[in-house]
Amino acid sequence: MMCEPVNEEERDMPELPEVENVKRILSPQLTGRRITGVNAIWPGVIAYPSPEEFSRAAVGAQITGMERRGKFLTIRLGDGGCIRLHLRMTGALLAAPADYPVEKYTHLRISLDDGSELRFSDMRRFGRFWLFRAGETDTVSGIERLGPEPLPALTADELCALLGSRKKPIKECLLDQAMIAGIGNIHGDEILYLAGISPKRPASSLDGKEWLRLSEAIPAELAAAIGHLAMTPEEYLAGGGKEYRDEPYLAVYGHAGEPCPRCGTVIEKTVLAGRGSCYCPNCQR
DNA sequence: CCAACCCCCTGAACGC
DNA sequence: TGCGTTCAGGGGGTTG
Repeated sequence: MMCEPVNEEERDMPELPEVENVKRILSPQLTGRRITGVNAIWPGVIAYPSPEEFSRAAVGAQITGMERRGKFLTIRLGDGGCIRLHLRMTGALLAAPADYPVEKYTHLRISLDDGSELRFSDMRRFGRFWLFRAGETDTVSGIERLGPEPLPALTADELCALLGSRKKPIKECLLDQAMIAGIGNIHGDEILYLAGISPKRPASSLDGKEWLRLSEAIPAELAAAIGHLAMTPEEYLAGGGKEYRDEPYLAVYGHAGEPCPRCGTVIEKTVLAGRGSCYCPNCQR
C-alpha cells in the first residue's frame, strides 16, 4: 500500500554550491569577530596542528574574512594565519547564539567575542580542521593539489586541455579534484545530464561540440544550484547548517528507475569511480 | 604514473 | 519484533 516516502536520499554531501552557500551566509556573521575560546569536544576533528596548538593560535585572533576554494573553506585571521576546514560528507558549520540548542554530533565549538559560537557538527566524523600561522604553507590539507575553479567558467578549450587526454570515464574526471575543483557526485551527474553526455564516455572521446556543451553545463548547473540554496541566516540556522533544502530541480541524481523529465526514458544507474551515477541512456550519449 | 583497494564512520536499508 | 549484515561516500593513503 501507500507507504510513507522512504529513502529521502541524503541531502547533505556538500559540494561547491553548498560550500559556497555556507560561506555566503557565515562570512558576514563571522567577519570582524574575535575568537575567545576553542572547545574541541572530539579532538580528532582537528587535523593540524595539535588541538592544543590550534586553540593557542586561534584564541585572540580576529576573523577578517572567509573564502572558498573547491570544497574547502578558509577563515582568514587578522594575524596572517588562517583556519581551514573541509565538510566532507556530513559536516555542517553554523554560527549560533551561545544558548542556542547544540546540534547532535557537534565536535567543535569556537566562541566569539559577541557571545555567539561557531559550531561544527559531523555525524560521520570525516570533516577536518587545520590551522596555519602567518607565513606557514599548507601542505597537509590537500588544497594545493586542487585543479582550477569551475566558476565563473572554464572555456571548452580549457576543459579539453585539462581532461581531453584522459581515457577515464568523463564522470570520474569531473569528480577528480585535481582536475577540476569542487564538483561532487550529485552535481557531476546533473552536469553530464545537462551536457547530454554519458558518464561512461572516455574523456578522450569527446568532440568539440561536446566540450562546448560541457563548458556551458558546468557553470549553468553550479550557478543554478547556488541560486537554489540561497536562504536567510535564520533559515540556515534553523536547518542546523545542513538542511540544503530539497533540490527538486535535480533531473537525474537520485532518480534511478524514474522517467527522464525530458524524454521519459527510465533513468539508469551505474557505478563509476565507486560512486553511483545516474543518467538518461537516451539523452546522454 | 596509475589502478585497485583500504580506511575512516554511522544510519538506513535489507535479510532472516 | 529484533538483531546482524551490508553499504554509501570524499578524499587521503598504501600497495602492486
